[in-house]
Amino acid sequence: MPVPIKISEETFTPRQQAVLTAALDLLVENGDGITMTAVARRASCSKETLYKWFGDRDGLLTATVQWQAAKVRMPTVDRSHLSAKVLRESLEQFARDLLTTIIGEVSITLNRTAITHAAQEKDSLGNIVLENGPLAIRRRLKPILEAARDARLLRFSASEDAYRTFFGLVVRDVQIRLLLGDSGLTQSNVEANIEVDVKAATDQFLALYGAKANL
Amino acid sequence: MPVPIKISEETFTPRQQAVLTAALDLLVENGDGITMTAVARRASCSKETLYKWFGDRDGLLTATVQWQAAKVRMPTVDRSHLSAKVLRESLEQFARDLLTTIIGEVSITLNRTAITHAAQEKDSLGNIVLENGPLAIRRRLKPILEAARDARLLRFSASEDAYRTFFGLVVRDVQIRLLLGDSGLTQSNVEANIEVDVKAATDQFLALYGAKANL
DNA sequence: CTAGAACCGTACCGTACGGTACGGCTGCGG
DNA sequence: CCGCAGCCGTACCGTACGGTACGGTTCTAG
Repeated sequence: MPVPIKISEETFTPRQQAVLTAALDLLVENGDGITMTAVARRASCSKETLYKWFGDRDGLLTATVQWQAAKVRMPTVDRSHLSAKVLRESLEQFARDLLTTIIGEVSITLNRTAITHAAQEKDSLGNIVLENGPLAIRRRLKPILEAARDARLLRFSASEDAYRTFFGLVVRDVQIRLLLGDSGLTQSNVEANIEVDVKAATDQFLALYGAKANL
Repeated sequence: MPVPIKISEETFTPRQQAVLTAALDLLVENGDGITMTAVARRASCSKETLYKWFGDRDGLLTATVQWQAAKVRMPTVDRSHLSAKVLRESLEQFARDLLTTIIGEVSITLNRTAITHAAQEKDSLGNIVLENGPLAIRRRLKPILEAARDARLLRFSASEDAYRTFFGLVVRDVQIRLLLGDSGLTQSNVEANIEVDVKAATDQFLALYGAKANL
């Protein structure tokens, strides 16, 4: 529980959302080159308005990241009907959503932007991305894992360790390679193997933490 | 085998290495803010010399990253005496080196710099970091895994999958969280748990891929 | 001792970009 | 119809920084 993060929706007006969309598009296209003038031109608004609405460049960037990051959806699982089958399907759904998200251009752009930002003693963007990415997964996954343990479907001492193992098995080196622009790892390249990887990661996780044969 | 990468040592003179050291220090301290003037002042050299030696800002950055990244050492394992015990120790050594590297400030800075760079359609830095990081690990680890399979110590169909699983089990979410500047994950914080994590990752990997009880 | 190469320090130039100011257009309350 | 608020477009300002030019100093070769 490090720093209190502004998670609230902030309720942007439609016009403001159009501006943020323009900013995000530019971010995805031109990398971090994004200038205020470019955003203003793309969004057909004046720079004065940008500054009025978002304060400064950082404010615009923060609003963009925050607004977009909050869109990442996360599967919800009914913890009351946990069976081996339901557990497996839930885990697969988490893995699928996680993989699908991190290989998306938007996610890559957001992570790159936040990391660039973090390289300049500013960690606000990093915290927003973390909060809506890994930490959101953790919040959603942990209760399920613990419910599964209570139902004698999983066996572990610390749910934190189980969560992190799951994360590692799913993500592997995919995210860092995409962030670094690995030429041998295109988005479509990974996309084609999602289902295989999802299955493999789930199998491995259950092999490590399953209380019995959970096929 | 995407793009031919300049891996050669490039043989920098001591004076040039002093300049690169200064550049790296500034990179670690000030994040990506690094200006040519700042490097020149820190290294007590003239900007003219910087441009003469490294061409432009990108050249200096590239030289710095390349020179530093090449320093990452990687354990060498004698493949001829592979036993269960030697295999385990080798894996633990790989895991330890990998973890120790990625949590270091230098590694974080290099990765951040390369990612920032990759966000601007320049992927040269990213390739250098990849080549000396994940891909170097892979080159070193794969032969060992395959030797272990030949020795009936491990069981897998594709060494690529085994390597990536190992990577995931070791790194988990540590690297991305550090890159994003997670306030709840300090370097010393992680450092204290390296041995535990190394042990856990190795145990898990052997549990998944070991041909028998490999304790 | 001299010539020249290498290099330091500093001044300088051009430009890109963050941020501000302002004139003009549109729409709405009175 | 008037006035005002909000916003667009553009022009403008200040500065930071990449890159160049140049005079002065040290070192080396002959």
